[in-house]
Formats: sequence, structure tokens, C-alpha cells
Amino acid sequence: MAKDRKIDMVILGLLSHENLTGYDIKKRIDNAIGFFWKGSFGSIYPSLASLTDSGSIIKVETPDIKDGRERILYAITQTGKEQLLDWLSDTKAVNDLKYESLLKLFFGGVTDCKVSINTIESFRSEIQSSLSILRFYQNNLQSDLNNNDHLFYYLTVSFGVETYEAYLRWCDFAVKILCERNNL
Amino acid sequence: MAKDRKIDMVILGLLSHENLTGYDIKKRIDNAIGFFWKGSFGSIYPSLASLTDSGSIIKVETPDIKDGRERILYAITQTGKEQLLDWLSDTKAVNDLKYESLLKLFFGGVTDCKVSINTIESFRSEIQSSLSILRFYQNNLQSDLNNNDHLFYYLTVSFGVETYEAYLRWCDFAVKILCERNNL
DNA sequence: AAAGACATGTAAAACGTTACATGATTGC
DNA sequence: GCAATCATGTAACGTTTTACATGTCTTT
Repeated sequence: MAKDRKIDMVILGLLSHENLTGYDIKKRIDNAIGFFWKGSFGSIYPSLASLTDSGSIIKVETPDIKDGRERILYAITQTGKEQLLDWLSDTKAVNDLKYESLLKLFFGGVTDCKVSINTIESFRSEIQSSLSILRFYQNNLQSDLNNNDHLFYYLTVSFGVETYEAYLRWCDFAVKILCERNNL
Repeated sequence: MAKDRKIDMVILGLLSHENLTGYDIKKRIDNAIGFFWKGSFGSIYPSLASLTDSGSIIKVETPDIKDGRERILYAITQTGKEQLLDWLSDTKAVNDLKYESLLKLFFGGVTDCKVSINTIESFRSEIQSSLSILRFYQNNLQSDLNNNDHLFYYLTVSFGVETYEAYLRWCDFAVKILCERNNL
């Protein structure tokens, strides 16, 4: 047990706030932590099954099954909480970047400079739209930092804002250098 | 063919600069692009084999085999160059972050605030040591930006410096907020 | 003599995504 | 009525890491 599959920890973490269905969990991942963590149904449902088997979470009855729609609500158990706390208190963490845009830029020397500029511009516009969303969240969260959950959400969103702003500064810098270089 | 396996593109890109062995490629990945891309021998050697099969690269003779050590030098072919250029000119790129430190922080509400501060401090020291190395590279590269390869290397390293500095600013900010909150 | 770097490669395991399969409900 | 969303789940596929296996050369 305790293979420490990361998706397990994500689910335990989310369930430590509130009871959720698999579908809810997917939405939470996409909305709240999507900019630094991903998760698909294909990994969520199997994880829910194995966490249930190991007693880290349990299925709870939904008192208001108003429709014929299947809906399985999960709750974290004491075992699950302990597992989560163990993971949280371990300072070692894997932080991994896979930036294909940078990879393309790194090899930009073999091709026309405009290709690299396109790569950067494409990256920039992607970041810009994500940044707008993050700023929106940041503003909303800022107004209620006394709520402990909001505080931690706010801190991670602030990480996103700070780094995305840095990305944009770098985009300006890189494009400027490339243009100067090629008299564009 | 042309499954566009990313490791294939990394190898083609590196070979577009100079002929290399699998072992060399591993070192280049670790040193030059390690902060935003990873690769292991277990993916490099199979990729070299399949790229050779598809005619994207070829084995070249090493004229100075001075020792009994096995050493296979690879070179990129015209086919390989075209493949690389196709990939480079495609603006769509997958940029993926997996930050376990942020994940832990996000769930920090369930545990003692000091645990979260430890997580951040651990992240900070990791970033700090990487940043020193990146700054060292940045300075070295800056002195010879007329070399085109150096220019693109410099740009990616600058990305690292800019973002790592942003990370550190955020660490200060986050720790400060958490301390204020808990009168630490 | 031993440790560590050089050098190639394979096999197993882990992990995750994509696509598929199924079906109900809600909003337009 | 139709599209979108809600909702769960499986299977195939692909990629990558880890560990193993083997052997040489260089430095201490």
C-alpha cells in the first residue's frame, strides 16, 4: 500500500475539503489546480476504486437522489486523512516542467528566425488568456482570505500570476532580441 | 511514421548541431535543457534505434577509436532535418507543469501551517541552487551572442532565470502571508 | 584495488491519455 | 428534438522511468 500515486493524493486532498463524485473531482482539478496539475477520467475512476479498496475513502449515500442519474459520492476516511498528512509532511516533491515551446526555441538556430518568433507569440497568447483567468480568481479570493481554504487557493493562484507575468516579460525580451538580430 | 515522439525531436535537434553518441545526448539533455525537459537512457537508446530504422539519422564511423570502448556516433540525415523543421514550424506545443510542491501547498489547509512553510522553504532552496547554475550559464553565453546556437541557448536560459526569480519572489510572499496569519 | 565515469542496451513496471461505451437530464 | 452536460467506467495504446546487465577506462 501507499504507493503514493499522485492522483491518489489529489483525490484525498480534494475529499478532505468536501465529499465529491468522480465527476466533481475532475472539475475541481480542471478549475482549481489545472494550471499546475492535470487529471483525466481514465485515471480518476480507477484511483477511486483502488482508494476504496484500501479503505482510504468510502462511498457515502446521497440522501437526495432526485433523478435516475447514477451518482457516487465519496468521503475520506481516517486512514485516508493520515495518508494525506504523511504525504504533505514529506518535504520531498517532484516539480517537473515539460515545455515544448522552449524546446522548439532551443533548436531555433536551424531555421528561419520568424519560426521562432511565431513559437514565442503562440506561447504568449496562450499564457495571456490563462493569466486573465488567474487574475480573475485571484481578485475573488483576495476578498475572503480569512477562509483557510481560500488562503491556500489564493497562494497557488498567486504563484500562477507571478510566473505567468514573468513568462510574458520574457516573451517581450526574447522577441525583441530576435527582431534586433534580424533587423525585423 | 512521424509519430512525433518528443524524445525523437530532442535527439534530432541535438544532432542538428553536431554528431553525438547516445551517452553524449543524455548529457546534453541534462545540462542544456534539463530545467524544462528530461530524458533517460531507457528512452534515448530505443529512440536512436527507431530513428536509424526510419532513416532520420545514421551511424557514422568514428575515425579515432583509440580504446576498446564501444562508441556509436550518430548524425542527422536530410530526412531527419526535414522532420525537425516540420515539427519546429508547427506552432502548437504542449506546455506542461507538474508541481508537487504547489499541490501540497494547495492542500495545506488540512494541516499545521508550519508544514506548508517547510514545503515552500524546501522548494525555495531547490530553486535557489538551480538559479545559481542558470545565472552562471547566462553570463557565459551572454559574452558570445553572435554565435547563433549560443543565442537560442541564451534565450532559454534567460527564461529559466526570469521564472526562477519569480518563484523566489513568490516564496517570500507566500511565507510572509502564512507567518502573519499564524503570528510566527 | 576500487570507485566513478564512460558506454550501450533491454525488460518490467508505472502511469497516464485517448477513445470508446452507455445512458440520463437539462436547457434551448 | 437536439445539443450539451451530467455521470461512470473500461480498454487499448503509448511513453517514460527504473532497474538490471555488461564491460571498459581513468583517476585516486
